[in-house]
Order: sequence, then C-alpha cells, then structure tokens
Amino acid sequence: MPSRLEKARQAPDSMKGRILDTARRLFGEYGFSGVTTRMIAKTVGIDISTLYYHWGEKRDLYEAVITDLSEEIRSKLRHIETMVRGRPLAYRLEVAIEVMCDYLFEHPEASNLILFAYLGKSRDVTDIDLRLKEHIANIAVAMGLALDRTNIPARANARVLAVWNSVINFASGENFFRPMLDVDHAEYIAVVKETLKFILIPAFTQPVPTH
Amino acid sequence: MPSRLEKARQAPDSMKGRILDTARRLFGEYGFSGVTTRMIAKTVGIDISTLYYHWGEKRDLYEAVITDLSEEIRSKLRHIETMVRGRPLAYRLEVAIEVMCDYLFEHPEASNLILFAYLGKSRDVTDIDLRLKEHIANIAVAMGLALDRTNIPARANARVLAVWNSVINFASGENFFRPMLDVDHAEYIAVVKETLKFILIPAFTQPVPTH
DNA sequence: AACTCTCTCCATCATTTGTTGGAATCATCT
DNA sequence: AGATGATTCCAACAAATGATGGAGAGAGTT
Repeated sequence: MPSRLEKARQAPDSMKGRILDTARRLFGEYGFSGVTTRMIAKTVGIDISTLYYHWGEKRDLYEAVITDLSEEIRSKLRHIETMVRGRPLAYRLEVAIEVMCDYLFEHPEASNLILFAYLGKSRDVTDIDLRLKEHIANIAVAMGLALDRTNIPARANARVLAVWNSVINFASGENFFRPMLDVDHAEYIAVVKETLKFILIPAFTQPVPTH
Repeated sequence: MPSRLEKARQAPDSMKGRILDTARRLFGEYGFSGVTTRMIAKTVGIDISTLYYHWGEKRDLYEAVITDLSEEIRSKLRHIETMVRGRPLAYRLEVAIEVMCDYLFEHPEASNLILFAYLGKSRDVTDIDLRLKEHIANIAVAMGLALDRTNIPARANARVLAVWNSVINFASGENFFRPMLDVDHAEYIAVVKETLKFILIPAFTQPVPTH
C-alpha cells in the first residue's frame, strides 16, 4: 500500500494522482462536508475501496489537496517575484494582478479551497495549514511593504491581505457575480482585472496624504 | 403546525425564532452540509422532532436563514444610504466602511453565510437568492457610480463588488488572519478599517488619470 | 369532564456515509 | 509455471443523518 505521508504532488496520470485531482475539484466545489468519498470515487470511475487503498481517510486526502495547493501557490508567488524584482511598485502590482487572476481563473477550484479554509471550522477537519502567513509575508516583501520576512508590521500584512482577498473573491464568486454584471466569462476576467487595478494601484502609488 | 412560508423574521424568544437564530449561527460556522439537524436541535436544547415541527426540511430552515439575512443587509444598506445622502464621496465611503465593519463584526456568521452563498453549489441547496444584485445596485447608486437602479454599467457594479468583497473577507477570515497580524480582536477591527480606507478611498477620490 | 388545539418528545425508519476485510486480477520476478 | 506483490472491486458494517408517526402534556374552551 502506498504511503499516505509521501509528497502530495502526484503524476497526474497515476491513479493516486487522478484521485487527488478529482478530489481537489470536488472539494473546491462543495467543501469538505459537501463531498462524499463515494462521489470522488464515482467521478474518477473507480470503486470506493480503491480510493481508500491509495489515500486512506477522507481527511488525509483533503489534507493532501490543501498541501498540494499551498505548494502551487507558493511557486506561483515565487514566479511573480522573479518577474517583478526591482521594478516600480505600480508595475509590480499590475503584474501580480494579471498573473494571479490568470492562475485563479484557470484553476477555479483553487480560490474556493482557500475561501473554505478561511471559513474554517469543518466539524471534522481542523488545523490544516495553508501556510498563508508565509505567502503573505513573501508578497509583503516583494511589494516593498516590509524589508525582511520576519517581523512584518500588521499594517503591511493587512494591506497585502486586502489585495489578496480582492482577487480571491472575484475568482470564487464568478458564478454569483457574473450574472449581475451581465458579461461572459472572458469579459468578466477583463472587468475584474480592470477593477482590481482601479482599486489597488492608486492606494499604493499615490503620494502619502498629509493629514 | 406553523406555516413554513410565513415571514422568516421571528420573535427571538419564540421557539421558532430560537431555532432560527441557532441555525443561523451554526450554518454560518460550518456551512449547510456541515450542520446536521441534530446539531441544531441539541444546541437549542430541544428534540429534533420539535425542530422539524417548526421548520420542516433542513433546506427550508436554511432558506429562512438566508432570507432573514438578506433582509437584514438590505435594511443596513438603507440605513447607510440615509446617513450619507448628499455627502462627498470620500465621506460616504468612510461611513460605509465603518458601519459595514461594525455590523459584520457584530454578526460574525453573516459574512460567512454570504461567502458560503458565493461558493454556491451545496449538493442539496441551490438557487436561494441572497438578492445581492439588488444590494449592490443600491450601493452603486448611493455611491454615485450610477444614476438609477436599472442599467448599471458592469464597471460600476464590479467596483462596488470589490469594496463589498474586501469588507466581507476581512470579517469572515478573522480567525485565519488575526494570528498572522498578531493583534487582538479590537485591534484587528481597527487595522481592518484603516486598511480598507487606505485601499478604497484613493481609488474613488483621486482625479481621473489621463492616459 | 370532555374536547380541541398547540407543542414537545420518544421511538423508529430508510438512506447515506466513512471505512474495512477479503477475494479476484494483473503484472513482475524467479 | 509458480510465487510475490501491487492493485482493484464486491460486499458488508457501524454510525450518522434526514425525516416521520404517534403518544403525551399542557392550556384554553365548551
């Protein structure tokens, strides 16, 4: 039996990887309690025992999904950081918004999983670490809001979180918001990007008001 | 047996009202699938049949919670509108942020319920209308981003949504974010308000850039 | 007292859900 | 071919879950 402790990332064509992918999609859609192990197995097209053979408890599978996602986000942020290093802040924000939007709209389940993690308390699953603190600290440094990764002021972290949240919500809420805006998918992405830039860039680039 | 179709709002000391309140808190904490009818009944301190007697299906109870919340939000927004009518935009934003933050932090389950509604698909509960479109349209008009409630441009709606989302997420994610900021509850609220003002006010008040 | 109406609970049912044991299949190695 | 180990599925179980029928308790009415 394969170890459940090994690295989450799986070859996407292996059975273990296929289960992980499907679980990720479904957990993102319905949340932990909203998904049954049978749903996952049926979607993959396998028997439920096969799922348990590869991943053990439902909670372990969920944890693997979160760990996997966290790793993906980290690498995405690293990528952004290399793209913007040394550039002016407005440019950094613009690139970050573009890249994060593209990533999140290509992986609709990702932002949902993140939001489910915020909402937190699922009776059965607690203290699975999305390592958001780490991610946010990295962004804060990349944005020039803090000098080093340790001891970042609350204010700086909060500002990064505000940016982060704006992006996440627009991605997660697409089905909810898009009818309100009466646009198609592509237009939605464009409007979101424009709106985010409209909201975020002035805040960080305008001269400090004297009051 | 009481009708399940009557107005959701209940006297808070009636059995039906007590059940509604408890259900709201629990649904906000764990989501629809994360809550069992037995949990609700046990928390209220009654037998599960009593719950079914008053509210019928779990879904109906959930729907009542959402309808109730929607009504509450609408009245809150109306209240804000009367407070800011005719004032300059920066002031309007500031008041809106203050009042919405206070409301959401006093009702921690509210923002969670809203987010759960975004995420949407709960296998068992669909198409319960939070009437967000209406709320957002009202804000857009109150903010002066649109002239009348009909035919609001996508761009305006998106901007209001961005504001709305920022507030909601900070309220819902408190347990998640607060340890990252290393502040207590009161400080958290203060930091959030400050951050929201920092982010949102410049965007809407700065002179239109020429490009 | 007898009746009615509202409300509450106990007991129960059918499904669903998480989880496991064991048999069958299949490829690999000797 | 036979042994071995990995993988898959069938069948089943215990617990949890949504939901209901019916019996009481209590208050008010006649």
